[in-house]
Amino acid sequence: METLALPPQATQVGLAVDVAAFAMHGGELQVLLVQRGELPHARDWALPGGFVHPGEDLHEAALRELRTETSVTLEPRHLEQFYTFGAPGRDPRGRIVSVAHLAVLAHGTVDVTGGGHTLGAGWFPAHRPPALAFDHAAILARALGRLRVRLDYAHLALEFLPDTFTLPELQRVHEAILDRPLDKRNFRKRLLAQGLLVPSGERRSGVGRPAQLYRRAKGAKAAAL
Amino acid sequence: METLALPPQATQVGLAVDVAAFAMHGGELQVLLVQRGELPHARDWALPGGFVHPGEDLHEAALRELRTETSVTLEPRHLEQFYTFGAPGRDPRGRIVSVAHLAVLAHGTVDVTGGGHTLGAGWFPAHRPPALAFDHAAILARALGRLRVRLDYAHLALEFLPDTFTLPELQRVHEAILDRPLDKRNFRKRLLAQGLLVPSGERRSGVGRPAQLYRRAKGAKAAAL
DNA sequence: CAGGGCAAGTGTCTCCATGACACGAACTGT
DNA sequence: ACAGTTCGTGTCATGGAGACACTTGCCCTG
Repeated sequence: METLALPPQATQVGLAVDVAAFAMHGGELQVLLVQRGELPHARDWALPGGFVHPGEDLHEAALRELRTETSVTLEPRHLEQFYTFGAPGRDPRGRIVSVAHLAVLAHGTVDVTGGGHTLGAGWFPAHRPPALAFDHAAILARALGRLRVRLDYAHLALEFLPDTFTLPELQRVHEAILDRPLDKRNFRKRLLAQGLLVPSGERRSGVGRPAQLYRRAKGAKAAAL
Repeated sequence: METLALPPQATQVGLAVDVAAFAMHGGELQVLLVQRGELPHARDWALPGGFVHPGEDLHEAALRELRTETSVTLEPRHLEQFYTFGAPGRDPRGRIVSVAHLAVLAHGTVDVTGGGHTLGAGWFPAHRPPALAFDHAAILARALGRLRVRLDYAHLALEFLPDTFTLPELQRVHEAILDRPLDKRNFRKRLLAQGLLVPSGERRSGVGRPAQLYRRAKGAKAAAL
């Protein structure tokens, strides 16, 4: 291919990624936030994110920001771009366009300590977040909508759980994302009918009758939109 | 708000929009393409698009490019962003990120003559396009997928038609987008059950029995994803 | 070790949406 | 008036979704 200069009318903008990363803790859907250490919006909570490096893919950039800003070392179970926010006034530093990503972290991803330019990181209830910097409240709202759509559609709920899990646990993931209760029998019927789950051993849950453990069937992956 | 400089690590990239604009002509789904007049890819067909101006919203930029590159003066009936393409090597001129948009143009938008830096513009069968510049074949493929999803979901088919239309015409829009035939009786049943269509006068279509004309019901708009 | 507490697990019925399927009705042009 | 062409219509079978209550199995306490 030819090597050519950018034409003069090519507006140069700052290119950023922001990541709405979700996980289940304590039966609730939580979102990962960082406390900003720099202006603008210093000390405010925000979605982890930052500028894309030269030569770096958008996907890679989202992964890197997730890792460096939150000390999350695990690979996210799911990561996809879902919307690009580019309104002229959205960042006081100038024209910055942010490609927003949705991430799902496996169960057990609890310890987050912050890093990079942040003062810290933490989990917050996804449906009732604190005040957020920039337009991150709008980004989070749209991420939740996307998560809900993906639920039925791409079996995303399984990504929130460890390799082996019980049906009531899986049901709680669905309920947390949809933010409404589901009927136990109908839920089991529907999920088992899809043939994605295979039973294994058994386990006790402290109180009550022990629940059957399941594992995801081998040949089970879903298509992207 | 504060006014601050961009931090040094903020990669500057060229910000572009590309538009996959669809319309129905001759019972087929068509996509609007322009013939490039400049390097790279001079004389190749491409989706209309170009660089976002400073201070311009992404949505506005998509509208402007559609108008100036194709002499389409009509407001599109639908315009939404659907994916952002930002792989480092996608444009030989440097790092250029393109926010791809999906547009639906009303029936009757036929005369396109090109403009701006193009050699011309024209309609092409959306499911069998010619070879395209850059990664525009991938953009078009994803646009078609999105169009299919939006069909059931946001009543997008109506936007392809004039204010008043017949049910067979509407069915042809669905068939063109889904690229498969539909059963006439089931289609009518389903669409009329939604209560979005109201009948009006009648009209003859040259040959065959005249078809009932419909208009969209007043209080009918759908939500975005 | 008996009984209470607690969560897991299970089946039926109804309702609605979808898809398969064939013929008569209304108009045009020759 | 006849042929050609397109519009318009109903039934049945099937499958998925949602409402709904009781029994099972384990733990803990007395």
